[in-house]
Amino acid sequence: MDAVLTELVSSGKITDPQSAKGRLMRAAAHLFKTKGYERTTVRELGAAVGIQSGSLFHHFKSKEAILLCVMEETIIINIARMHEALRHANTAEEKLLALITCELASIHTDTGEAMGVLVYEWRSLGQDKQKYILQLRDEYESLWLTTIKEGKREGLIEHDGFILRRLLTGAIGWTTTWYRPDGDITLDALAEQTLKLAIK
Amino acid sequence: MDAVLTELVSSGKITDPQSAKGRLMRAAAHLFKTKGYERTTVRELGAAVGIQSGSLFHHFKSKEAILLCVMEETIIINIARMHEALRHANTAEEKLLALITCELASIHTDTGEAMGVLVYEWRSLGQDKQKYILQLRDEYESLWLTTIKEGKREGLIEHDGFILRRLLTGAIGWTTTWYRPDGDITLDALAEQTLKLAIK
DNA sequence: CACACTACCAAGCAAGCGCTTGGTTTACAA
DNA sequence: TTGTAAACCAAGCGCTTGCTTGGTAGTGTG
Repeated sequence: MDAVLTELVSSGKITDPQSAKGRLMRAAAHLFKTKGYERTTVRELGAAVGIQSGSLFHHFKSKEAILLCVMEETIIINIARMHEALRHANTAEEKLLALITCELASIHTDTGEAMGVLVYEWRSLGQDKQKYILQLRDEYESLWLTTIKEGKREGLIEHDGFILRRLLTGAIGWTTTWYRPDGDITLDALAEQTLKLAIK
Repeated sequence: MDAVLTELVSSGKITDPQSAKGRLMRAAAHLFKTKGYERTTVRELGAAVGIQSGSLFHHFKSKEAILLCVMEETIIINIARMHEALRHANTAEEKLLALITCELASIHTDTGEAMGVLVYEWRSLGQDKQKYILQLRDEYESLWLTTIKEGKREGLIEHDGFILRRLLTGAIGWTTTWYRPDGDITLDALAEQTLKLAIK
């Protein structure tokens, strides 16, 4: 467990992955990612952690609350990790590479399945919950946009900032469907290739 | 209705959009896109075209068959349109722009909602049906890969072909979430911006 | 020891689901 | 005019769903 994660757990901002609730959330992320939220039943969810379906509702007040919690904590973790990565980068190019690497890592390491859920299952949330998640996402996005603006000032980037970010979001997010960390290209190499899309 | 579509309809390869079945499929694409396949009920589907839920099963043998049909015909239409667009392009750069424009159009014009369904709802198909759709997709993808290969021969492209295509797939596909044709950037301008990702 | 609290189980309810059935209406050809 | 097939309706069956309920074992605290 990295330092960022430990800090978030001990400050109570996210659930301890070791706890019963944490294990349930990981199982939920796995099922929601592989089967989809709607096709996952509370009975499967219970079986995945070895309890009865009804017992889930001791930890969460509804199935939707599990989904929301998975999404919420995942964004929180990755915002924190991006802040940390930006601290170690100096030039705009370094920062941009750091963000790309971070986002790729969020998809392909521990929070990977939860990130997939975040992207593909947001429609299963009620409208007010969608708004809340969108709000967290805005915080995340502002980190990107300020870095891209910096890159434009340095002449590193020619594209319109908003459009570039959105194209990159798609390019990076889609890797979830094809990239395998145990294949013959490393995450860092993929990050380099992705950076090459953005800069001249 | 464009020439490509007319030809496909009259040769019996796709359903006439004017027919009862065609209207049902368009309504299904709309509902599947906006609500998701699983959250769309056969009762809603029936109501959308003004018939009882049970009457749907006169046209399709199951709800899944509707989904499959929407996906299948959408790919067929867009493969045909890409072939047509490539006929009018000469250089590799022109061809690449043609493909990008075509794919953007497929997402943001008449087949847009069905394309969204194709990307987001494939997990709702049974395994054998998934394989069939994947097979059609391979045909579509080979058009891209040969064009990119041509671009590399001409020194237009530096990226690895497979990786570039996948990054572009994501970048283009993601536009479904943010691009609005009635906004302040045209589809052609967006295509140009996207092309600029790929070439130096 | 009594009490409270957490974590769970076994059973099942109400609602909604995809789909089936038997029968009716409409269109058109013989 | 009659026969046939397509298009549809009204009703509801059988099943699964998310969730509730009433109760119990285990654990820590005064």
